Amino acid sequence: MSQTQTRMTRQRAVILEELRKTTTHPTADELYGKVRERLPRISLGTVYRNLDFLADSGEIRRLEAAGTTKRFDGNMVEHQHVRCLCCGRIGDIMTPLPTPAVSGMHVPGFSEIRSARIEFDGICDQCASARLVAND
Amino acid sequence: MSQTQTRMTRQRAVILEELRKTTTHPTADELYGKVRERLPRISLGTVYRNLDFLADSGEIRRLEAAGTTKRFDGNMVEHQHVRCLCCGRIGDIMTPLPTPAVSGMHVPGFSEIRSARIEFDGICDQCASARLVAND
DNA sequence: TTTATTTTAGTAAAGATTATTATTAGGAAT
DNA sequence: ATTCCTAATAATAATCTTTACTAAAATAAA
Repeated sequence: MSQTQTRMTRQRAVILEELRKTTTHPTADELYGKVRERLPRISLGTVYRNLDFLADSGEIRRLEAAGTTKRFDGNMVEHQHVRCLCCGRIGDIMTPLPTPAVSGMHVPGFSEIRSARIEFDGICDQCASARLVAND
Repeated sequence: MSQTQTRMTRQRAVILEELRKTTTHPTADELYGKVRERLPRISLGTVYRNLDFLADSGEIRRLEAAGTTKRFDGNMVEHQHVRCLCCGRIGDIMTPLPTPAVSGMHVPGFSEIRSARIEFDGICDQCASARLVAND
């Protein structure tokens, strides 16, 4: 009996609708502008909260890796990166998988595709052992 | 005569040294903490400016895609993304290249590799035509 | 040295996101 | 329909990250 209920509010519905209507991969603030045309009194915090909610419940996607704090790497040897899904920690993959070839690729809206890279997601040791104690 | 000279200052040298010494892919603020152990009077702005300088001159790497504003996507059909190197605009690649397999991968410091994805960099149409006029 | 110019420290400002709190409104149960 | 419980909202403040500004210091060349 103690499972929390979720409510489909007008705000949540409009946010979802407006996001599905566009292909521009908007930021929270850009979407706020769109949604406000229909719900002038909505607040930016509501947009942020619902985008998080919708992404967590699998109805929309967060663009991967975006929005995290900038990180730097002094190692110029070719390698790839894993990001911990839990804490954001970055690990190095020093034996990289082959990079996909982009020559000849054509994407609408883009005049040129320059390069491609593989990014990995995983769970780091620290977060994995923390989970043994406090499991979701 | 009008080419600007660059100076290897103590601050720049220490920032580069400390970044090369670690494999943690630090943020500007984390590196600031490290560098301050040796140069207590350095300012955070100097760290940011030199990280930008070093990345632009190819001595260090900026972690790809990190640090941009969060973006969202309402399209749950499997696809990949291109990011414009110039303006950050995102495009969709609806005929994705095959995703690399991660089963059996082992990375030191990580207990589990969950998934991999391919990300693309390119130049969008708007930026490409802007370049025709104002070329770097 | 003197000079010209880059770089720095310190601080302010801007931008993005999260937290707080009193109020509103979903929707289940009456 | 009405009542009631609690999730969700609006409004705002606070935090975190990054960039901009400026007078002073440092670097390299003349």
